[in-house]
Amino acid sequence: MNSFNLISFLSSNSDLEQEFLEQLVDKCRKIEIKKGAFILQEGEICRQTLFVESGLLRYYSIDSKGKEHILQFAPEGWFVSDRASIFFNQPSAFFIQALEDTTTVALDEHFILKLAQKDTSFLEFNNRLLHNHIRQLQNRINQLLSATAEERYLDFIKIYPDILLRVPQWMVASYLGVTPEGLSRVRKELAQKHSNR
Amino acid sequence: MNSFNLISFLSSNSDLEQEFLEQLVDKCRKIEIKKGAFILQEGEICRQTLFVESGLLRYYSIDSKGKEHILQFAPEGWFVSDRASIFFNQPSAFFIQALEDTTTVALDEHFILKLAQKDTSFLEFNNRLLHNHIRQLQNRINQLLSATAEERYLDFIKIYPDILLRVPQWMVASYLGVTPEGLSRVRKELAQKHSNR
DNA sequence: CGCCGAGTTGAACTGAATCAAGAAACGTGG
DNA sequence: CCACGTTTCTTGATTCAGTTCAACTCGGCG
Repeated sequence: MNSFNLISFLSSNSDLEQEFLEQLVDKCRKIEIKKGAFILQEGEICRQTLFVESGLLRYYSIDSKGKEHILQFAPEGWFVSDRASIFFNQPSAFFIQALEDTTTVALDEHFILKLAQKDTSFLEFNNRLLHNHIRQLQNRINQLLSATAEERYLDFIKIYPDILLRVPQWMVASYLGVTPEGLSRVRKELAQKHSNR
Repeated sequence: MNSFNLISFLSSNSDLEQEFLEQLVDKCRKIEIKKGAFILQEGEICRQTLFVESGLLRYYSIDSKGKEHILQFAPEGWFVSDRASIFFNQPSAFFIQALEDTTTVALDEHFILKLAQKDTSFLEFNNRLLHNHIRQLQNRINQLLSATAEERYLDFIKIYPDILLRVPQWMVASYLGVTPEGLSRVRKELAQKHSNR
């Protein structure tokens, strides 16, 4: 089974010292989340950023008509949190739920800020995370504005082929911004095109 | 005419010292952009973040079918840049163009990073900008996933009433992700509802 | 004056949603 | 290990929001 370790992730994605990292991770809580359980619910203030070591989380909202909209999937090696809620200390509009039994490391913001002030290379690393997040969000907006359901689906399977196999199809639909029926039809059409070769 | 000054903006939105700020702004270039001119074009690497002192910029992309999609308007007091392009040193997929004669202050990334490392309260300020940006992007995605054209328009006029008056209507449509005709009809229906009271 | 970009309106069209029903897959308890 | 209910996925029929295309108006501006 897939599993990522925060220390090895950090040491291969930053210039931080091994020793430093071990101290860092010692101070963080591990949180185990059972399939179906929530670590954040609408209205709560988000208190930490989670690094997923194994398992899978979803980050989503529920709109005024009761429909769910998945903003992000977080499999092994990913971070999730409502950064806005954490930073501005405001109630979140989102849910974070485990889609599989999940092991995470929780980093609280206070701690991150303190670290960023002390350690330049941690600041640099944290900045990379933030910018990467911004890049993703920006791309997503661009895609929602310009691409059809089919194009969005093709992008999805290119970028997250593994997730496709791990979540029910209606959640992929919810991520893409189409109905389950809609996605089913998109897939059908693609299968037909595919066989015409 | 509306006009924002970077120093006064910073001194009212951060804990930075007046003296420090003046030194800071001295080192930044002022860039004047004539109406219609570009400060960033697709394929270029974005080199700086712009603070708009007066005027108005748009940040947009052009998709494979040749359609424009406006991701952001930047009036006085706002920052614009392709943060991903700056940070990761990658070609941008976006354009930044002046919709009015515009005066900006250009902050280059290297400079910002250096400052954030030295000065804790600048780091804090920069962090607030990044998180605010993330919040906006996230809200936008959420809205695109859940709201109808009419709802998006109503949100828009609530949040950016001034911009509505300063840009052609087809640009608002482009921001909302509808066609100019589509927006025209939304407005018509709203006007009718409104008169039925 | 005549042109041109912006906005509006109508008619036809289309991608995707909705509603409803059935088939397949899944999980849980007996 | 089977039986049952529940969830997921598919398919069809219908509806609807929003697009496309085309024609027309209006207001500014050379």
